[in-house]
Amino acid sequence: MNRKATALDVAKLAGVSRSAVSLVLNGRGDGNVALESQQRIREAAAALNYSPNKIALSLRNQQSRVIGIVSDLGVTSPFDGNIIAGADAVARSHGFVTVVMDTELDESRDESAVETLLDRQVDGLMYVTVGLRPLHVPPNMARVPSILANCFDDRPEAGLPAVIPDEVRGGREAAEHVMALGHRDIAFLAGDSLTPAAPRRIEGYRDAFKAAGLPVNEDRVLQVGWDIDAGFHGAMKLLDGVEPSTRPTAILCANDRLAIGVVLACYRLGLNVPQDVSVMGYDDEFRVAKAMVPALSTMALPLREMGAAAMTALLAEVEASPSGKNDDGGAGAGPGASAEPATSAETMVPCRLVVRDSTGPVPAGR
Amino acid sequence: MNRKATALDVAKLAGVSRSAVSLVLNGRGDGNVALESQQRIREAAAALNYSPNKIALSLRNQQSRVIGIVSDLGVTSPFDGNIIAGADAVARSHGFVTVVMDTELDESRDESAVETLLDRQVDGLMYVTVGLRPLHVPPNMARVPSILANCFDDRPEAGLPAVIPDEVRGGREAAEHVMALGHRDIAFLAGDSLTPAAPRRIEGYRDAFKAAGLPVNEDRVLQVGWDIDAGFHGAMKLLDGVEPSTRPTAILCANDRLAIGVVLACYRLGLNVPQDVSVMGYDDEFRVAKAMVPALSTMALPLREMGAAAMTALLAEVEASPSGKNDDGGAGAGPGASAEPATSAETMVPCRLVVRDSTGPVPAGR
DNA sequence: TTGAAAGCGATACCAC
DNA sequence: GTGGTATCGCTTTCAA
Repeated sequence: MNRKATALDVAKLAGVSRSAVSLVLNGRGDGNVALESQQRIREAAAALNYSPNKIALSLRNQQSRVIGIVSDLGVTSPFDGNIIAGADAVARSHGFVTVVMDTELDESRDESAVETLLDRQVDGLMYVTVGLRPLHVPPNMARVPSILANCFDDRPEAGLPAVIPDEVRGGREAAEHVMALGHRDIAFLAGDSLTPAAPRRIEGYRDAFKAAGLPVNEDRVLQVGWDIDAGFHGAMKLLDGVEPSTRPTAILCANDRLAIGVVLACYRLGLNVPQDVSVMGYDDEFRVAKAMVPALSTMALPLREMGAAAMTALLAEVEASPSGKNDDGGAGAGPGASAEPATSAETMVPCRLVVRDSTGPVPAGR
Repeated sequence: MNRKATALDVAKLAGVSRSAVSLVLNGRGDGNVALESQQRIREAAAALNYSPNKIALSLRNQQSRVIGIVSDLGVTSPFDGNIIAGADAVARSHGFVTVVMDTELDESRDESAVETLLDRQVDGLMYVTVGLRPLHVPPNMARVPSILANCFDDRPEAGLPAVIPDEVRGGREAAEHVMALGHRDIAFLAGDSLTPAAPRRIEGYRDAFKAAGLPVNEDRVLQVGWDIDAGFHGAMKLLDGVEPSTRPTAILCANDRLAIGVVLACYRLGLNVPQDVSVMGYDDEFRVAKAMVPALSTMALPLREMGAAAMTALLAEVEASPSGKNDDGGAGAGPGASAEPATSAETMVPCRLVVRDSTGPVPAGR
């Protein structure tokens, strides 16, 4: 029905050669092509609704303007999802397109995902994970400019650049927030230590106590899991059947779902939030934290910003990369020419405290 | 550092011509190439870690083996996300790759998303939406085989094929589930009517009453919104301060988040779920429904299946499409050759009842 | 059985 | 100022 117009069609219609079309449409027309021809070419292109075939362009230019993203649980989780959205927006604004391969948490698919992407000649690669975690980077990622988002290379050095949230600081600032409200008996409900996010947030929590000159009561730190039910049962352990005078006045949760469980438990026990106990989440999950009753105070994970930052850094490297221009010099790869700066930096991006209605002043007498 | 090996490199190493390499590696070697050469070629390919350049292949074969997905809120929501995941799995198993462009609910980006994808020479297009809704299909989608997932063409006929959930039946079966438990006074908490999902589910709810020969009490149907707080306030309206004997014994929610709000409200009022009131969700949202306390009975939206079904149908059309083989016959497009069957069918896929702990027998005396 | 050559669509160099 | 032509990597036909 509609074979797309090619540069040749445009040339024919305008009565010029393909080269002229190419020149004009790429802005290199002035001084090379007669103005009258330029006009005709532009009209022809418009008439034919011409746009260059990106595949041919990719082959010719030896760059696809595609960034491959491998994510461990991307499309189905709002976490990875937001990182990817942030990354994609930046990519798009640079005329790149992203293609994401989801491994659905199956590490054995890492290599083949990267391989598939590489086969498609992606110009760069990003690895993004749902939760912060060390990553055994698929070795073939090194073949193009690459970056890690929300994860970091598990080898000691020589790692890929990584963009990760400052979890320690996030944990500390969460604790400081409730401390500022007068709380002293503060519990911390974390997920398992499969991800370093939990220990790091706990570390921040400890830091806050240390900075305040207060001791940490180890009984107050519970690693329970990441879901609503874990929060519920954790809170029950902390609150059910214990004297009002000896129960924690604030409960910090390592994510918003845990916080839902905690609030559920409080209500079940006839306790009000935040009057009887303050509850804090983490993540500022979309449509959750803000919509809770009461709306959750939380530590927002800067997911989009992380994605954007990672993509910005990656694109900078891609665009500086040698394959941008055609490299003459035969096949032999001289190790002399250094193009990529040895950036093995970890970029920390801060979390953002969001105060809503689930945290309040410490109850009188505590 | 490492220019990828090309077929020519393999040919050189094996001491044969490019053509031979191509033949052998595509399984057309037997009967064309000496067995000994075949052996050498395979070894050379392995040694060089050769894999064909997909870009060149795309150009040559006039098909990219890329399916473009435009989603209205894809990567950040678990809803679209699961549809996409299901679709992607099928695509991958056919040697296709998907690239998704997210419009983030900005309809004005539809056209340009499709345009971008088309420029990249995608072989097919899928449009997926977070919630069921009529869609003003971007006209240029018609240029390649296309399909709709979770949405449908808003023009009367001649529409694209669509795969949508059977919401009416879902609503009906949800109601039937609690009716089977003895409930008669059943409320329905729905979101707004911006999506036809709400009215359709309500329609199913009415159908169930009609089938049971029971009247629908219109006061029991509340359109409140889609979030936790909406569920909370809706439930409060239904339950707070009303006689135990006149309050609904079951509350059906149009999604799981609403159900969270309802349970929160119940607990707040000292009511138990499901002993005092049964609560049902919809969607079976991952890490939510199952992890709630109590675990939510819900109507699972078959997101992955929808994505898979849509992609399967799409791929069938793509692979039957003329561009699969190179069409000789010059440039003129004869309108005679019909390839695509006039499928403007809407495929309905059923939802799945998941019974957990939030629904139970009607309280004694009701 | 093998190799040479023609495209796929676009760009850029280089003679005219 | 212009148009021919090599090239990117691959497949496929045709001739030797």
